Amino acid sequence: MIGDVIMKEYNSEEEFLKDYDSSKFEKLSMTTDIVILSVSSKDSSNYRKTDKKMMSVLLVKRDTFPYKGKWCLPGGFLNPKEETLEECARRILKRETNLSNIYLEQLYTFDRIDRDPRMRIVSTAYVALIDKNRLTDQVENASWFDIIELEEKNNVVKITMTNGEEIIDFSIKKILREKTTDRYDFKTEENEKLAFDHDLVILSGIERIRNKVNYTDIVFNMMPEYFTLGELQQVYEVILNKKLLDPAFRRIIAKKTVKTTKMKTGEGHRPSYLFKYKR
Amino acid sequence: MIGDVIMKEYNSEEEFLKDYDSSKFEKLSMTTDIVILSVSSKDSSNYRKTDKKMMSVLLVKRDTFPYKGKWCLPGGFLNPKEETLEECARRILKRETNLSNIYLEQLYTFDRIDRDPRMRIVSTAYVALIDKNRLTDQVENASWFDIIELEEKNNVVKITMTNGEEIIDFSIKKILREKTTDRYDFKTEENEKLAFDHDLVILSGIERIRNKVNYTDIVFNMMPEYFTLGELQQVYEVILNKKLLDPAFRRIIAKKTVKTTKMKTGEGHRPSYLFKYKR
DNA sequence: CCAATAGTGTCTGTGAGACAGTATAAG
DNA sequence: CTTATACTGTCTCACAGACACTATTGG
Repeated sequence: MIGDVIMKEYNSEEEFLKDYDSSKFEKLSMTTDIVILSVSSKDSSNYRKTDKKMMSVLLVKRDTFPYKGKWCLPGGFLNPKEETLEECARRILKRETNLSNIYLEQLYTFDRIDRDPRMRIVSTAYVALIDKNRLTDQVENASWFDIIELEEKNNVVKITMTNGEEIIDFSIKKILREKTTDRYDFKTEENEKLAFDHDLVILSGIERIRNKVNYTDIVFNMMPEYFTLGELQQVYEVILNKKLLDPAFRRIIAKKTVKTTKMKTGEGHRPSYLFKYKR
Repeated sequence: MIGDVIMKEYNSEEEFLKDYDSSKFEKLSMTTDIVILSVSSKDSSNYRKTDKKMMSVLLVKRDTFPYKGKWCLPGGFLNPKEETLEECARRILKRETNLSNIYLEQLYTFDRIDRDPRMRIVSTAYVALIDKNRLTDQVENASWFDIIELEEKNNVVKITMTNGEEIIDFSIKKILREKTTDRYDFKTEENEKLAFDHDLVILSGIERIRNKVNYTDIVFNMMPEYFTLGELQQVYEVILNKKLLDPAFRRIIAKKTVKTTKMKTGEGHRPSYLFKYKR
């Protein structure tokens, strides 16, 4: 431990701190990157069919080196004098979405030595969940990418997303960690469009949400105040990447929702009741 | 974002990197702290009774300021030029236990601004699980503390631990986070003996293991090669902090264990078969 | 024999999976 | 009437919780 090299004897903590030379320690920069997730729907051509739901991620186009022209997660440097990592993340969230009061959780600290070509930068990633309906302003350079494909085969995950103009696809190999049966190291197999290690960060974020969706109430952070159970079920299905059975879903979700008297009509089929989240 | 102040136009990434002045960014120091958990047993006075099992944490007595004389988790500064946080953690683990090949997982990044009185230090904490039987050498200044009491009442957790000579006890308040039903901020209520925010780190580590114990195989990292089902059940009980029913436990654990022909005898009661972990 | 743990049999209730069926809007 | 979704009833099976029971050792 570098701190151990200090030999001089001090009699009080104050005395020690006064004499403390913090430059003895090698320092580095930290950033936060945020996986901002939401749910979009793609209009169906058939007037009867409901819109197809997809998860979407907010990305920013880089206009400076390194990785100029590539897409990356919203993020920024930590100001060590003034803010915590979470405050830093909320500052960036505010900048990118103009919203406060957003669900935010620390995801993981990414620290591969060569993850940034400039210098050693350690990044603590966060996941944020928002309901897209709350968004008003469009931030420059930022764009929502809908995840149109997410496939896992032989421990290789392939993700394809698009903002309507551009397509980003990448694949990541999941390597089982030693001494575990359920933890994986992620390794990029293909990634042409995303800067840094943000492909790995995005996958970590999606998996975190997927793992928590069944035993927490996080989905409701992505829902508007009133929603139908069909819509809610679709969000679960998109996150879990599989179909659910209606009766089972309704049984489980009944504890977490309240039926209102409002209805959603004009959909070309039987109208449905609107529900609210019940804590 | 501090990086945005760079105005000069570059035509290639190489050119940019060459000119890049990393001192523009405010830097800070990082450390890793490791919650090394294991299971101890306290000899029973009654020859018939089995030894009582407890979780234990490895702590180090600080011999320099700050917090001179207090106990803290094994940890150390990250060398930003040469190592990742996990490599740093393994280096410290090796130093403190003289073991490699230990179960290690990233826990959380702690970054309260005033968590270290010297300067801004962000610490990424790890949890390590070991089987105490693998330990041979005794490291100076380090000591195992058995958790003799862990009680949660009205969202206040009280933990008491001892190394046989000294008693450390502290209490932490769990405050429900906004927009969640299951996530808490930890706040120290009482803590006289532990340095930094290591009381919070220890509780986070214990809760992480508790949350994972039912859907992963992590316990086996704390077990010797051969063990009885009674011993294994006690370890689960200690981690979950509650009694389990024998038949139910045996049903579930049967999938993860193999019965051997070996037996454990001389215990003052019916001998039991020894089992091994089955992946 | 006693005390303590090892280990098993079985009933019951809960709840998810599965499938079939009824209800109701727009066009 | 058709099509699509909304919503419900009910059977089955897996499995955890609970309790009672037998087995086996050292002293």
